[in-house]
Amino acid sequence: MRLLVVEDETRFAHALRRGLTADGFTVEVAGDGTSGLELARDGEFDAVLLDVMLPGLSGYDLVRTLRAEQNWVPVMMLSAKDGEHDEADGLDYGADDYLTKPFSYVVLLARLRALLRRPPLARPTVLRAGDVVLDPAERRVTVADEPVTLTPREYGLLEYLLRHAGRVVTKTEVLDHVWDMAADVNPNAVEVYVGYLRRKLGRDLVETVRGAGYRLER
Amino acid sequence: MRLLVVEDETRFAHALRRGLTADGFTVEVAGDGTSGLELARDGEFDAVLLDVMLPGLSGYDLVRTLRAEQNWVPVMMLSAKDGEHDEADGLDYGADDYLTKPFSYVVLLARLRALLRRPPLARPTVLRAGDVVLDPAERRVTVADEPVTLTPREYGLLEYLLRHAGRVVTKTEVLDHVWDMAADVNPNAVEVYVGYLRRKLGRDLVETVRGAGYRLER
DNA sequence: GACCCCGCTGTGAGATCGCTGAGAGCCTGT
DNA sequence: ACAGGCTCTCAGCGATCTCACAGCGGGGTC
Repeated sequence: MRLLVVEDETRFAHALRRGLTADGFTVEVAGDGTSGLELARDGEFDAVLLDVMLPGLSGYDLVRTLRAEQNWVPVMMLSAKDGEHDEADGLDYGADDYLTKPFSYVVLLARLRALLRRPPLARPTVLRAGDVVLDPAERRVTVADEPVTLTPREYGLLEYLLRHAGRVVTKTEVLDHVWDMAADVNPNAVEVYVGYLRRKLGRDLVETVRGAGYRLER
Repeated sequence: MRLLVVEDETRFAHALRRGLTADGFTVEVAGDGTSGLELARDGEFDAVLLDVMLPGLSGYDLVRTLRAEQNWVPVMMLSAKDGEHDEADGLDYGADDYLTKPFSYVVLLARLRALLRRPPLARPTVLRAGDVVLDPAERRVTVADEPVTLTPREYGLLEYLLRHAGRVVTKTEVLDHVWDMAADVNPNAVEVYVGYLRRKLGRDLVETVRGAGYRLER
């Protein structure tokens, strides 16, 4: 089993490596977030132990980036209890488990083995079309990895189009699902918001099918 | 089991509701096509009983719209035998069963139960003729795997021809089904649009049967 | 071969559809 | 009260689509 440890305190990192190696793991250490991300991307590890506080790229950013890239390698986050960050944050950003320093090596080992046993669970999917990525869990949208801010209506429309990517959706259908059911809204509003999305996300994200509706290519 | 009855004759609708309720179903009634569609979309029904002749939106249009939206709720169509429409039409447009008025309540109940027992089948709803493929769910047409863009009228005509592939369809028949019912259109318009289809999809897709109409080889 | 329909197609006028800028109304936070 | 953001309507325009018309050509019949 190959493990990646991303940790900048070298003493701690080496202690971890010594212990885990003795227990039969192959361990690689990265000293900062950026190199940790690169190593993790290679996909050669069965799990990643990840410190939250890191130079370069924080542990949160690292795991979020991995998940955005559809990389579901098991990640255990390690953090000092400093009140700033808490367990929920780590899990929200896509970590699988979370351990607060100080912790005993035995506990770490037990949780790690549990993590590796766990079946690769169905991940909260991100919706994607071309270089546009929408993460419903985080309500976040990026285009070519650049974050984009959308108003609630724009976001709702985009999510609906993404969830029905590949087929044509009519304007009435969109109004029924994205706008409040009872809303008495001019279908032109849909055209207007498609226009907004195109401006923010790219001219040819949404295809117009004249006389029928819109289609977002899968 | 929740049923949706879409029927504009209130006497008939209420008789149906009374009977079905007595037999243990929960019944909701919609009086026109548009509201029927909205209710059916919510996906809270186990089956839909659908009259063909409806104000607002015909039963055919309703079931076609549902299917285009990937909604596979079991649909049983009910229609008066008036010669205008026939069973094949209803089934072509995606209904699961078809009952001609007048029918006995016992028969309805038996067919309905059969419908509900039937496993929710995956629909292979692409229409095909030669190397032309039309996917109603995605509203997409390809010829030899190359996507082709069709105007609404062209698309409607092609869909109709494909759904009646193998037999000759007359121009009046096409006008009645593809053009708006009330439309007062010169039959030459059909010739014009067949011409458009031939240009876009291949010279010999549609066979002309002089004096009778057109046939699309299955 | 001559004739007559019927269907095909190029042309173009009018209708329709979708896109966009402008701005009004509303809500929220300061 | 005010500013700023969000939602949505409206009107104008440009592009596309629809369809009538008329001339042409090919098939069938005599």
